[in-house]
Amino acid sequence: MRFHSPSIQYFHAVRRTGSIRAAARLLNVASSAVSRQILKLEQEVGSPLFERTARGLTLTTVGEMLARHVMNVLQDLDRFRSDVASLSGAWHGTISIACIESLTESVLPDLIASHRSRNRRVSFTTEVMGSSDVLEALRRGEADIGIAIALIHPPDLRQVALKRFRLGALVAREHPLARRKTVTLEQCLAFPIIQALPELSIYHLLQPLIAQRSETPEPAIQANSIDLMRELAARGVGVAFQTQLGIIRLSRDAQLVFLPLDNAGSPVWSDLGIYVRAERTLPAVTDSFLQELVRELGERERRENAAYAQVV
Amino acid sequence: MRFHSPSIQYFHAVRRTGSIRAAARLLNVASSAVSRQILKLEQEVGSPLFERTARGLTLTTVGEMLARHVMNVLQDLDRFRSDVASLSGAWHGTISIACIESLTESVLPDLIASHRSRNRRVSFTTEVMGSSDVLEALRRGEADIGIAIALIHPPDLRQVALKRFRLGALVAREHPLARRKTVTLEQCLAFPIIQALPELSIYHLLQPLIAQRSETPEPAIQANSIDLMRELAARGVGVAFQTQLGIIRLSRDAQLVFLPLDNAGSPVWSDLGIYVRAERTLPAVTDSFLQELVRELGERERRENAAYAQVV
DNA sequence: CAGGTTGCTGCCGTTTCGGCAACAGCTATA
DNA sequence: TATAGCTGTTGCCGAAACGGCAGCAACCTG
Repeated sequence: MRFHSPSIQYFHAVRRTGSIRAAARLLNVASSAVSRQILKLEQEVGSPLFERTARGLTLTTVGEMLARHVMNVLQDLDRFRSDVASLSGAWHGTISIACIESLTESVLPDLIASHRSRNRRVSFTTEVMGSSDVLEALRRGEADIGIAIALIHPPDLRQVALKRFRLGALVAREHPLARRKTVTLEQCLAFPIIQALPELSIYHLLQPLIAQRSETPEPAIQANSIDLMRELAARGVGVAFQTQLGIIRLSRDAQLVFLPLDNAGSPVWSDLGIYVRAERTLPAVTDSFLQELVRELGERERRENAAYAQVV
Repeated sequence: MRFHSPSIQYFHAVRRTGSIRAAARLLNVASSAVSRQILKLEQEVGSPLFERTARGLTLTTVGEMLARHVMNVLQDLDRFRSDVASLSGAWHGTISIACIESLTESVLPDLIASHRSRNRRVSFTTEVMGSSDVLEALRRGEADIGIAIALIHPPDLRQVALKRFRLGALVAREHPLARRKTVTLEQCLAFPIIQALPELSIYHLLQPLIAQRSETPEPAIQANSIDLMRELAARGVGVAFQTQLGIIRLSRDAQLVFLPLDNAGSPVWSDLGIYVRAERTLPAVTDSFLQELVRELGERERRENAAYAQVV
């Protein structure tokens, strides 16, 4: 099922690899063939699509426009293929998800396992990365569904849903703060803290609050792994900060205690956005999984916020 | 700039014409070439795309899926072309509008004239039709922007905006009702009425109200032209019913009087929806005109409803 | 300067595409 | 019922497009 011009696919490969010869290797054709297709394309568009450097090729403005079109075409072709296949029953395909680390502990494995138990034909590709990388992966067409901290609203992506979870401190059971119901940032800063590096979204959520204070605390540890921060907190090294979402099971094990954070009397929220490329229609199977994801996150948002409403 | 497989374009032509030979004539190629491309396409998809009858070809289910994909591809190609051309400055293109008759009296000519005075390069194609035909024209890709009475919300179209205007009675200046500020349906039915045929959306707005009454009135005249109904009302033949939107200038000429309709004490609304094909990104130029249209209609909605709020 | 990379271009065999003419199947009309 | 006109399909063949090979100049790297 390859009824689109080779030039389309060649252009796409060249754009991704940034090199004609690399694209040729990827496509298992001669580099001359790729080169000619690109030249023909540029002639038809009437404008150069790449800037040639000694190192390879870079997109021009027109090239980026064409890249957008080509991505729309190829993604919609994917959707068509998937929908046709699911019509004939013998479906097999892949749902590709890019998300931040908070989801890996419970939300995503639960959902995928549940979906797989109902439909073995659908396979999944999940990649964990930072929030801005999630959005970039969607733009590049490397992921179908993206879950990231919602800081700014990107215009080329569609925000399918926005769920807010409380940000809180994570301490070991023996920690002096562990008996409290909620904590303030000031109370936490009296102890060694495990700070997130700027590549984690938590950094950008907490930094404005910390910057308001006159004295900036010296962090005991800086890390870029949610999991590592969690394990460090469990060993009593210090106070970690996390979204409430990622630590459900751990707090059930009572190794760790999650303390919702209060700032000037009001909760600190972490907004989780679910994103999809705007100029795109998802395959029916992917869309139904997306609906499940939104529903599940909505359910957890409701449940967890209700639980802490009781506490407060 | 034709970098898509001929099979794509051939399929599109065959779908539109419903015949291979007609498509061949349209494309200026031999019918055998078209036939072969369709056969090749069916082989690649692995399923027949058309049902062959002696009269021509009809889409199968898979064929309709491919038609959707092909339309997405071609419309997005259009957008790409338009955006590239507008980048280089020398732009010329067409904005295609399908709308109901109510718009032709003032809204659309004003907007198009205003837009043309600012940008001569953009040309327009406007086609007047019934509400359901407007939606169908969008689905078939024959129009970029559609304006229709919003009765049901079609899932494959995106409702860009929804504006509500008052439905009212239209009578000559000498008509006994002409001195009233508002009228009820009962008051109108005491006189000969000019009734819309089912192909006009007004019929579907008024029919439920009329059906509630025990005695169904005998209409003096039935018509399917907004303009004709307006002229008849001006000649004192009877009471016509129209959306307030279409008759601004006429009521200024004081040939006709527009009387907002009240039903059981509350106004009768006519919802005007602006539609675009959902699986599509509009060219920048088309999109900017769409924004103007939405703003203009919003302005009229605000102004007219405010005017009649004073009256009531 | 040498060895690697890059994109580009004749040359040539293979594949694909399109046009012509003929075929079978169907419908409408006389 | 026969005929004329329409439909899509299929050999045949020339033309165009495509892809592979080898060699070119230009550039970066060590």
